[in-house]
Amino acid sequence: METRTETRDKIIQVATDLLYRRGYEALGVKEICQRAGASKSSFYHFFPSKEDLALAVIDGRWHEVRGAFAMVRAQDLPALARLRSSFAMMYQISRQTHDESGQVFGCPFGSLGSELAPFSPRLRGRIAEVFSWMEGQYRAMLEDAITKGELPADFAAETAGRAILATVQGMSVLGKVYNSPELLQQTGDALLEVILNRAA
Amino acid sequence: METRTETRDKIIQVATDLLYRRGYEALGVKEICQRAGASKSSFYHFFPSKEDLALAVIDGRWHEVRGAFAMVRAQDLPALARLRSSFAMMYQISRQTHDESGQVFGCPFGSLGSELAPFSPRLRGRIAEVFSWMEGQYRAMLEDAITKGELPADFAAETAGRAILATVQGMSVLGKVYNSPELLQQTGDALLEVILNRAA
DNA sequence: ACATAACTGGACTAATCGGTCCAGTCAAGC
DNA sequence: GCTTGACTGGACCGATTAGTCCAGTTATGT
Repeated sequence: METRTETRDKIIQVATDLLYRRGYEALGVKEICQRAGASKSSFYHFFPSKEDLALAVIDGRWHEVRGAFAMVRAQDLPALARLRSSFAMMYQISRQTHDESGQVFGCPFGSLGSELAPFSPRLRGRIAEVFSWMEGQYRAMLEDAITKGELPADFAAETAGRAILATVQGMSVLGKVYNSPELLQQTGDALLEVILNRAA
Repeated sequence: METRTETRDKIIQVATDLLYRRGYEALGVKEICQRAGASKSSFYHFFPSKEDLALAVIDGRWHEVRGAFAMVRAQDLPALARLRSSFAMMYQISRQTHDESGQVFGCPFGSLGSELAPFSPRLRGRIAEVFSWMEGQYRAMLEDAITKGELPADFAAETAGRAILATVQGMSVLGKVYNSPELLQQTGDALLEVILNRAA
């Protein structure tokens, strides 16, 4: 029943990339339209406002990330190895964007959330939902590990899940500010191992 | 020999607050001038550009933070207690801004860095310097603790110093996005204790 | 008293911002 | 064939953006 959402999809696709690289305020609707080959009327036909576009972008990213987590959790590996492989995926993305454009951009949710939290309750709220869901994903991975005996039975999976999300955000900020994928990786690995209680 | 730097100081003071609360792009030079009671000619007399003002703001913040760290490290407390008290200071600030304005704003360096890293090499570089210095501060605190026997002699202070900075940035992003000073504190404490190897 | 430099009020620019409006084109349903 | 609603090109809006310019004021050093 999907009619002509082609233009809408193209706008979201372009905006996803541009929002990641430039942030919200530094990005104009005009440029999004130009790169998407759409006119402003089309833009405002599909999205009531720039803010709503950002919301749609976040939802789209979230959908992608759901898929990525599902794939990671379906891997035939020990539970903790799956967790580490989710980190490895982030390192790879970070390295790739750095190779392509000379810059590390960190976590798209964290970057947008950090910029927009103070003045867009809607976007802040949505990103908070994503964060909450991510915590749950990490916690579930840790509980898998507990079930398989890879972690002690009294391991505090909930606290650790949140700590892992904080680690991801922290390493993203460091990677972005130092502009170093390697440092992002080192920081992430070090903290992850400490959380899993295998201090170097 | 200081002449009339009063206006300049006022601009920096106002901009420090506004940059923290609103970020870089969402903040206009006009508003800074109005709130500082200065005219645009004054602004551009003292600062070649908005970017240079941001640089001055960062330097000013850094100067303040230097003082704060010096005070913390001068406290007559066990070394690790001093480290924890530096975290407590951040919790207090986070709670205070939340009480005053209903919003957690996280770390000023991290927020600015995250927003500006992709398109202002100068600001990114300066914030990277600040980060590097902070790592050093944390490492020094940890080395104090090692010297005093509060940490084992083989404790990896350098890696842990960076991990602590990452923790600070991670908890700041979570606190900002969840808009919760309590969650910021819980996350920070949990991660700090894990790093110090007293896992809950 | 005078020169020099520091500083400022206010008008100004060119560009851009998010967003609107309308006259249309187009494809589908009847 | 006709209507309806989804969609679009392009002109347009008022507001705002960072930054400029200059004439004038104020302070400083001699």
